[in-house]
Amino acid sequence: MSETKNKGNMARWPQELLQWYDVNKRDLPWRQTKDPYCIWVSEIMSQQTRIEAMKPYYENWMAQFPTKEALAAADEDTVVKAWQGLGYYSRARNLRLGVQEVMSKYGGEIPQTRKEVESLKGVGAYTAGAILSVAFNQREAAIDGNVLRVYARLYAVQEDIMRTAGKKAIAALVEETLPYNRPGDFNQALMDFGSSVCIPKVPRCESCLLRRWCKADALGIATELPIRIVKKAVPIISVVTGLIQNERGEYLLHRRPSKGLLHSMWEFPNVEVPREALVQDKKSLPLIGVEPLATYWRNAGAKIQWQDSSITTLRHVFSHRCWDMEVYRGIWPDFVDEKIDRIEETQWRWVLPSEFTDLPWAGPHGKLTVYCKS
DNA sequence: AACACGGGGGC
DNA sequence: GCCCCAGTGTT
Repeated sequence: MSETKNKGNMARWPQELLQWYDVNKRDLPWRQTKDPYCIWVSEIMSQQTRIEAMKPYYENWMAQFPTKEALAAADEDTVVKAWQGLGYYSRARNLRLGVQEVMSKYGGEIPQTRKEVESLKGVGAYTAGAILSVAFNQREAAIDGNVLRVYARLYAVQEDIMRTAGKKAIAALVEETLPYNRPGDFNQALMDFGSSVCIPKVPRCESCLLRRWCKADALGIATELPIRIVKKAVPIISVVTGLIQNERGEYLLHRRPSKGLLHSMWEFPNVEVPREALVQDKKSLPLIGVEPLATYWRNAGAKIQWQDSSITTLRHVFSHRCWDMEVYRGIWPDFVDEKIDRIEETQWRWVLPSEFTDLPWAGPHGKLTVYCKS
């Protein structure tokens, strides 16, 4: 379809929204710049994350990795540590890979076509559109949860927005209504509007500047939209964990695998116990969590002295599972064996509490450090 | 198309 | 407590 044809049919509300944005736009750090690297970082960091939560991370990130060159040169652990607490750690890993790719494949210049930008690690359809429209002023859609919700209501889209049909319907509407002037501002205006007026549960239709154009409101179904499939219940998993200290005051830590949940992050030895498996002696279970060493321990005659009762219990909820953690204290046997000093495999380390802050902690395990004493 | 992948804030 | 957020990658 030709541009000129669309221009004539352009809806009026987008310009209305842009005017609202001029007055009401939030003052965010990355809106002070057009530096595509900064825009890129802000977009990745804000995925599935509330702006207020990520703001301080963004400031810190820019202080630590002010340029894509700095980020490309940083090692992965440093990068993941800077992401600690934000979740979805693949974002950090992929962002680093992405800028490295820009250095190696694009001569240090972030590409400006959707195809190329979208090919960068961690950059999908949404982020590509955001970078192209905000940093490079291209008329590209950036469809996220806010946009899906706003359009579902404005045009009373009844299809499930989590499904292909719903997404396609809204993508067509966005393409139709995306203004030719200030596309980047428009995309950001949709975000601000979606997070302050057209909010998820109870939209603020009384004070909505777009109410005149809202089909869902006209039909009285604004609160019913958007339609989205219900997600299934998350499995609950018992996790028995041991804080095992040796006579030097060090704690035994384990580095999680480089793939999967909380990849490459540090944790205390633990074992996941299926709900069904009722075990009498729970304190022996963390031993199973250190399977690779268990044989060696037994050969060495090691017997961890476990404290009778658990130090604490805590529940940690992820998006797709839930850990019910039970934590026990254990003392590494006080006998001399040189081999014990040689736990040098990268997955296992004896670490002093004073060094804990340097580590990227696997979620709830970071909270357990308060129970460690030097 | 379905699922894996964190954590926190709003209500 | 529940919802869901400036999504992407893998299977």
